[in-house]
Amino acid sequence: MIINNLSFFMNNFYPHTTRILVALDCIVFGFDGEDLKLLLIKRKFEPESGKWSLIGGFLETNEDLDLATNRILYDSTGLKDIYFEEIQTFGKVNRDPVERTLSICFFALINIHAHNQDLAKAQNASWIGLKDIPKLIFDHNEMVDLALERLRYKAALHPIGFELLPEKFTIPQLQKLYESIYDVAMDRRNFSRKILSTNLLLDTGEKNQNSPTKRAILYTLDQEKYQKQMNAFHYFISDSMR
Amino acid sequence: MIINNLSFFMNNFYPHTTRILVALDCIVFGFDGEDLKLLLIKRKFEPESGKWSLIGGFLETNEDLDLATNRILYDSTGLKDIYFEEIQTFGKVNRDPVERTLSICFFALINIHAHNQDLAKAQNASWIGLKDIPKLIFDHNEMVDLALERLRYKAALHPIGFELLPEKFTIPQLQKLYESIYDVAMDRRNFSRKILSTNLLLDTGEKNQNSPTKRAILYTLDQEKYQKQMNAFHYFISDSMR
DNA sequence: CTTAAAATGTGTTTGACTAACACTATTTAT
DNA sequence: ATAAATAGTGTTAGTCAAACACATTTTAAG
Repeated sequence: MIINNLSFFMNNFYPHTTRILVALDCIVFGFDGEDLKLLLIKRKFEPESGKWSLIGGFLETNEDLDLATNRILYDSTGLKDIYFEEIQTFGKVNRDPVERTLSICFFALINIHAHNQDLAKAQNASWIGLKDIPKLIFDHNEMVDLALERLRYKAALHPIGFELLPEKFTIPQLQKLYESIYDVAMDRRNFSRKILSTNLLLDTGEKNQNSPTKRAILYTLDQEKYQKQMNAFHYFISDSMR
Repeated sequence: MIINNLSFFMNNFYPHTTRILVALDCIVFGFDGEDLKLLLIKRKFEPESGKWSLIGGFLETNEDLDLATNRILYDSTGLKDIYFEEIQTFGKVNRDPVERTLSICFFALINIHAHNQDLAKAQNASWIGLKDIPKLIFDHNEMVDLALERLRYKAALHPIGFELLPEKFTIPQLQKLYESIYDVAMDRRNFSRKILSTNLLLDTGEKNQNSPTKRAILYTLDQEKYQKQMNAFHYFISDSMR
């Protein structure tokens, strides 16, 4: 049926000449227990070879968009099933001086310790703290700013912060994460209550043996509730803190 | 300096063969005082000529992305400075059966009465209520679903609803708008207080002479505060209503 | 001309939640 | 043995939202 309707176009193209190179650039956020960091690479090809850049790649002819994103994330972190979100497509005519290139821009969240460090070396990649972000190529700094804004927005309302933590984590660890995302100090007692009231945490019965007093309870995420409540509002961070 | 660095690439291209046609598709939401509607067109070219479709066009070689969006919106509504937001880029390989086409998808908000109706006729365009949306070409229904979700999300937290109303409007009109966006009934008295507490409205001193009792106060938006508070949270709609 | 109905603005009360701060218990280090 | 650090639980006052009552103005019906 569809094929029949399209007989005129079979093996044909739109009478339109503008076809454009499409890149994907990804802001990979990671948390190491202390600071929120970004995975950046020293670019290995011209132009701007040797300069700092986001992780990225080109969209291939026969590759779905989400497949390309997963490929780029896998190649740079060695991880599959990474949480990511599209941010915006950057499309200024001269954003890439070589030729016009659209960039579809994403951010991703991973637990730094789960990431393959050998791969980082091979790829010339480093984890850089938010306060030490260097000058990046093209409009990549603008992308980072937007990604951080989007992460702060989203994490204030939805429980995506968990994506940055190991499978088992304590509430104080989660608080440290939130404090580093927003660069604020939060009340330990109120934070704990707010998190527990979401009912998203499952007590593992274990305590964190690495912490100084070994008192903190290790929780895991209730994956089922988490998936269901991805779009529910939670207000982890008050407006004034953002 | 930049030119010097790039001497190798001057008048050159990336050694990469995949260049892709890029479309822009826009979900134009409008409000006529009663219902939330969508501006849809009967497509005039193959494939799928005569079928219902979103408003859209192709990105041109020397056209910034936001310029292209403004062009498409102007051509289909006759309005400039329309509020719009990027939603997502749709990139399945076979989403367009003619040739691979990325679609950068936006939603826009306009006041139906300000829109040029002659243009709508010329473009084969119609305003269609949310409950009467027909089968659209390609993945356009999916885009509409996503746009509505995004509008509902955004309008629950931020004062973008005003973009759909005329310059002077009453609080009951605003309530009708919110009720049609979320398809719920809301308490008139609590809604009024919530809106007034934002301090975004300016009393014009006039009353709506078209309403049955001529009692409703006409307000305008405090543009300065509105621009400043675009990112502040307001909670116009409770979680359970979304 | 009177009265009812609809529209719209203002007021009140109750319960839930948030921010701020106190207290308690456990482990390590001195 | 005692202090310091960590982390869990408790309390209280203030704010805000949901539910509902009441008052005012205009039009419509009789």
